[in-house]
Amino acid sequence: MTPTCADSLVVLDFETTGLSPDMGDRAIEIGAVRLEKGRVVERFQALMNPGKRVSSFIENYTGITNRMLSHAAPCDEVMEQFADFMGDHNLVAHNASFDKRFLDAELGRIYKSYHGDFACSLLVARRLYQDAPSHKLGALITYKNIPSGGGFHRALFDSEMTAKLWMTMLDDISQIITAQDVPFRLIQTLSKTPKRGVNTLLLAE
DNA sequence: TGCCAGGCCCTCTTTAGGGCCTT
Repeated sequence: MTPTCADSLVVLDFETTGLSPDMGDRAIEIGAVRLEKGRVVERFQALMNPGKRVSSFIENYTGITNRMLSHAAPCDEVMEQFADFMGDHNLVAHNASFDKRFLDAELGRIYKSYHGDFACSLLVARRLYQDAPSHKLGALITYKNIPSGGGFHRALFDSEMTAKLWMTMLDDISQIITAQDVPFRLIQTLSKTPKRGVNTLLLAE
């Protein structure tokens, strides 16, 4: 049986025009999957027109071109739809501080917010897989021998891969704490625990 | 044309600096 975490959560990923919404960067694609009892039960993917041209670097990095975005719905419209998809579920992202900044910024533009908790797969992975050569999403997928097919830097693909990594980490944690269910609050505590205290925390569960 | 940020975490640290990670 697949280990579970707090019944249902949403794993999301943004592609953006750059690194900082405070510097005027906008989201150009949102991808997300909803996990329920360890299975993907719903998917969301949409390009969104940021109202500005994206750089050639971003076109090359993501494969999302200005031509593609010219046919896309505006950010506000897409984020309205995504807010309905997301609801009040707990959220997961790889390097969540990045996605949280864009989520807050784009939701703020349509006067919305969310009420779930955010967890970061990068912070959890740094503690669980301290010997991994890198904690980039693609490197962790390779490190854990998770089949991918290789299509990184598109939002839905990256959110699917993050979800697979998340389930793998839950599996590994459940082996350590010998429990079928891994509480979301345990994951959040784990992601804030100093690395050398991780074993103590898990063995105490 | 080229650049921009911010949170986390380690160490040659804590009155700081720099690498990792995200696009």
